[in-house]
Amino acid sequence: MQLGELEKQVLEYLWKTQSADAKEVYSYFEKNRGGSLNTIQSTLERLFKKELLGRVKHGHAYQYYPKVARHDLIGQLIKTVTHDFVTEDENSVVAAFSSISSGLDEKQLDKLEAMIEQQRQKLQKTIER
Amino acid sequence: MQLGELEKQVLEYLWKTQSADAKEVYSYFEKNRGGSLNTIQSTLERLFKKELLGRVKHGHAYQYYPKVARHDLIGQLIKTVTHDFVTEDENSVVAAFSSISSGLDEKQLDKLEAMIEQQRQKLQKTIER
DNA sequence: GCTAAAAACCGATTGCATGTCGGTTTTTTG
DNA sequence: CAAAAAACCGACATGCAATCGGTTTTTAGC
Repeated sequence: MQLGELEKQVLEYLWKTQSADAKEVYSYFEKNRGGSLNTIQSTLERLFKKELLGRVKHGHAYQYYPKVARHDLIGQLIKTVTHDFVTEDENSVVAAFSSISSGLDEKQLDKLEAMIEQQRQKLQKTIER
Repeated sequence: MQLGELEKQVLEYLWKTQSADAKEVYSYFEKNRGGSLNTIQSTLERLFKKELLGRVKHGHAYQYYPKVARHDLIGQLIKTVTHDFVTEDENSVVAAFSSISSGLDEKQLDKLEAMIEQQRQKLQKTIER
């Protein structure tokens, strides 16, 4: 998976607004960065083809909406970027975490720990079955 | 930072062997994937320009060696890919962790927890000063 | 030192993905 | 059904990795 700058920004926008048609997206980006409506439309289409956005005709125009959660996509991107390296040894992912975690504060560490706890529970249930 | 497939494989190789010259790298990749010595040289040079590899003349040829640790580079790539999104809110990184952690087993969770503990200690010391 | 071989370097080409739009086709709506 | 809106198609620009031929520079042996 490979995402360009505009694609990321459009995704960001749609995560925020839930859904929008090309015109709405355009009017948001128009002021800050220029570009044409067509550019936005192409970008939406490309994201649609990549299955990162869904769309439904709503009245006259397609309403686009995110098909993946923000954290899932970020997770996916991370997996992609790490998997190219890792092949087998998933420990490098853990090692990479440690490299990132340097910037985290207490609250974030709390969250991480909670998340680990959750994951442990999931593992436990898998064993029970 | 943007890395191609061959670049990643070459890095992988150098992390394993510590250091090597173009010929050595070439002879390793030659059998499995073909390509010419020049291609390998170009790749090494590109990685050198990106400061991911260092090099010293050793006898006749440059010996290339990794200038970044594996986990640091992976961390850096992750940061890159997430930062494009995140701008401010570092919580998305945490959220992304949770998405990745789905694949982790107990041992890895243990390691993660240890890493979190370490990070907490670091924070504590920062406060004490 | 000088020359032949090895290595490094330069530059061109290809392939792929994003960004960018103009222009055409299709759809919608009054 | 015609005008307007939206969707779609295709072309071009750009950027980066992969690839390699060919030239320059460096090294080593005589």
